[in-house]
Amino acid sequence: MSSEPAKSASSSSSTPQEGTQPQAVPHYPQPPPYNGHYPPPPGPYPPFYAYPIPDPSHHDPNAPNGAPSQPVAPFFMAVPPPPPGMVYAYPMPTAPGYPFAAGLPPPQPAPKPKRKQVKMACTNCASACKRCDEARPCERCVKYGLAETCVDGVRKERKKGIKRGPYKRKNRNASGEPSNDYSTGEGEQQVAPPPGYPMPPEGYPFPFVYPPYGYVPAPPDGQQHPEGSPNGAPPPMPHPVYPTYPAIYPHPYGAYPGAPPMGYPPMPGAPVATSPNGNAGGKPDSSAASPTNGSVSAEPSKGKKRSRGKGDDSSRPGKKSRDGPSEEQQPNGDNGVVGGEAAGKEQQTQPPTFAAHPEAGPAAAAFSGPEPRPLMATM
DNA sequence: ATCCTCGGAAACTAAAGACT
DNA sequence: GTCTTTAGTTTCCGAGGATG
Repeated sequence: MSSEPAKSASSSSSTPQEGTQPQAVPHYPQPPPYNGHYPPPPGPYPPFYAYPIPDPSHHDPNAPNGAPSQPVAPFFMAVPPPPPGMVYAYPMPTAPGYPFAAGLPPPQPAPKPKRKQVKMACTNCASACKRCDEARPCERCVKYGLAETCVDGVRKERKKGIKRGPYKRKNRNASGEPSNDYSTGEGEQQVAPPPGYPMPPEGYPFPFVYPPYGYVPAPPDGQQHPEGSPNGAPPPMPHPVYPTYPAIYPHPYGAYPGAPPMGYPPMPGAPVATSPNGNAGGKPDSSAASPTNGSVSAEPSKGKKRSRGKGDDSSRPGKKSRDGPSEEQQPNGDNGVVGGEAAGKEQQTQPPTFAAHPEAGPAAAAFSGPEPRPLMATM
């Protein structure tokens, strides 16, 4: 999967929405009530909220023949461009009913729960490679009438005296506390949020996005920005003195660090985004939308070939033999475990796309909706 | 549709090495 | 001594064939 989203923003101009003109959103009304999907964004900037945009690529299948079908809810483009001077702090909703804008990565499924194993499987289950339980006889043995022979196997004693090379210490941060790494890519460097900004909450599938340089929150509803500010943009405000932090975290849905998307007034004083490590967009590699190994894409074991034949009772060739007292099996432990892991990773390494520019990514391109409405359903 | 087999990834865990 | 890393060993998921 996920070979598609690859083109996301960079190819935004070729999304189905091509040609539609983003509509300027001068000032956002009261944000919709937060209904519990995500905690309210941290920090002093205004809450993230999105507007439902009809997805022109989806039409009412029940429309009478020939009749011009209308886009139907809830098939909306999920996330329009953020308001001026604002970047998404949270990932887009993943609730059912929210398909995703063309070219955008699909929602991340909840991470697969870790597999739990019993301490010791009974001999029957072990030889059948099936799930066992603590009970004796175990459930499976009972089911198949093997209760009589349902007994614990015996663990082989571990080899001793095997010398190892020097250990490579994993670098842990100075403070000793676990690094709060929300990046999805492997071996990626965690980029610290600007001073004063919180880390993303645990469990967020996508990286955070922090306010761009020069961002100033909109005035309270109903109020006007003071006169004289260009494009109606507010002058620097007293309290949120946002640090000059040009980098933002990569976000798969397009954030614009420096320049607003089409139709939005330019943000005064916003420099072109550059990440601290030089590559615009922070940490492009993998990171965003990496489905974290989840079932979704991984499939490392796909294409595995089976050459078995019912009758061949050769007991699991490459594996440790179990039934019977036999033991020996490749004493030099290259059991390929490590390699397997490595191999499994590195799928989909799409650099997250930044709409650091007017054609602010697919979302922006897709933005052609009518008057913005708060998106309540899934926020 | 269900059962069976079994490759291989994930989980577990203890030994070896590093650190205090 | 404790903590961390490494890797040996086991569990069991899940694909795919066999069977009814």
